Amino acid sequence: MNMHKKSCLVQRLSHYTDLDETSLDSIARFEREEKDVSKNEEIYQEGDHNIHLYVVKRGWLYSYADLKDGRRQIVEIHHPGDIIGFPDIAFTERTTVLKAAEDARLCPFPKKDLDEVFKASPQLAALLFALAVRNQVIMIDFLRAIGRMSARERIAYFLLDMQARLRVTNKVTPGIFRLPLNQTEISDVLGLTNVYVSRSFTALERDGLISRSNGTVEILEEERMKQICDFSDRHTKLDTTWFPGAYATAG
Amino acid sequence: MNMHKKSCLVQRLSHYTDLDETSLDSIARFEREEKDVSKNEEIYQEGDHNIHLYVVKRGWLYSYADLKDGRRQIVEIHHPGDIIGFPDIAFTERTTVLKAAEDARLCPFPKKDLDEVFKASPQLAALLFALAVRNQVIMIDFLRAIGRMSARERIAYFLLDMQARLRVTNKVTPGIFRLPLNQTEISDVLGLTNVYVSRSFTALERDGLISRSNGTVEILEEERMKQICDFSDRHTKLDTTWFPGAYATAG
DNA sequence: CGGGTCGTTGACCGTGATCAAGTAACGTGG
DNA sequence: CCACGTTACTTGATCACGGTCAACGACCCG
Repeated sequence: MNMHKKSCLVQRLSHYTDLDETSLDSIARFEREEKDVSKNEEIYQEGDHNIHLYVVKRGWLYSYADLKDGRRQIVEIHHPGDIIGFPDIAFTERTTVLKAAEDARLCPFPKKDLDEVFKASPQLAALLFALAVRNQVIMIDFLRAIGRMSARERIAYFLLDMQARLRVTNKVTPGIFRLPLNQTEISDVLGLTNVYVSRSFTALERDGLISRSNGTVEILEEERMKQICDFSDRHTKLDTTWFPGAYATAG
Repeated sequence: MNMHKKSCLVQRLSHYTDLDETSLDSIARFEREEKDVSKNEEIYQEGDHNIHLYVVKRGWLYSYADLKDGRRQIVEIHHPGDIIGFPDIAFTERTTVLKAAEDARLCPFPKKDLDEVFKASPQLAALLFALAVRNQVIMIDFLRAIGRMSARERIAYFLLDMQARLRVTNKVTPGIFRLPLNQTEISDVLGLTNVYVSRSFTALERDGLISRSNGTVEILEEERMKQICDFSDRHTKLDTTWFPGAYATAG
């Protein structure tokens, strides 16, 4: 009852720059419609015609890519406040499958709405651009993890990354967070198997770096964890000095 | 003597949409300055202050990320016509190292130039945005390869990807191209070792899928290669129908 | 109580890493 | 012109990380 005066998208975007009126109007348009999806539902498939983007209001979702023989790779995890679908706007068809990791609520909006943003709201355009390219850096980090880290290091990396993401919107209890993904899903994120995810989790727990209970994880030794996987947080800071208009925090 | 009436950046960007005058002016500003770099030179380091982007005029380069213990992951390979540095514009510091794989020529331009683009040239802004998010899809494919493919499949994927990239600008002899990277570098792209890259290359050659001589590779059996790694080309087509203005090829 | 999902643990195996030696191509200086 | 160093690629032997297969227990829900 007390929330919703500020949507989580506005909240997220305001974190990076002061939004002008035009920007706020555009964002409001993004969130006109709402759609509930239930756990394990697949919202779209690879190859589907691609006309909408989605704002996540509630729940975790993820995007994955399949190989023919059943192997799959989860390539992005979507949290409340995320916009889903940017990677695909350059194409007419979906390149991944979007699946709900738990019950969730989405706001679909047509990608054609973006042309208005580019014409009328350079500030928001620049911000979305910045977020899109920031995502690329996040994927670069991720690639480094998958390509060059051991199983143990990957798990550490994964947990720290989830934590850093969640910290942007929720200022909840530090170090502890809900993880609504099963180990098979985590293995598909990290390029491992569910069995080895289990073993690595157990090992990290045995060494006192983390602890688990139910669907939540607590990071006990953040510094040691960061050392393990050479982690750097890409989520909290954003350089907005090059943004057009008077809204840049040019300091 | 005969080229340079159209820069390779204009050539590349024109491939996707008809550029208006404002866009062409902006692009011209990107290419005012030139700088030659020699093989193995590192143009910037991780952590360097980050004020420029670069247009590649000539030669191959790559961006890599290090782990403390010397392991490294090459995260992007840059060809003539590419713009280098978009991922970093959301940050004040470099997140990767840029290194020249061979002698090359770059056009540095300040990222502050982008604000003009967002204010005055919505078309170019949209195109750059589209290319940035397209890059994300390319990285998703890549992630799938690193995370879930065998060494043999990864090599196949890598060669097809290089070929698809080069085809956008150069319409040269199909199936054959120069590959100015050594096997250690390729191993750092694919998350393997130089030894196993050598073995996999030899195996592909033995099976008649490719052939090599000097620094060039020929893809003999493109279809079988594509099957091996479930390849799809992300480089030739781009959806521009949502672009602002009358320039969209809305067909 | 019975079926389903999920995590854990054990035994075994294979892909690809590691270590090391050898070869070929190339440029340099004697 | 040949000795020499360097770099790149290849090939062999061995090893280990993580995959595979399978069984089992915990929990949940009908």
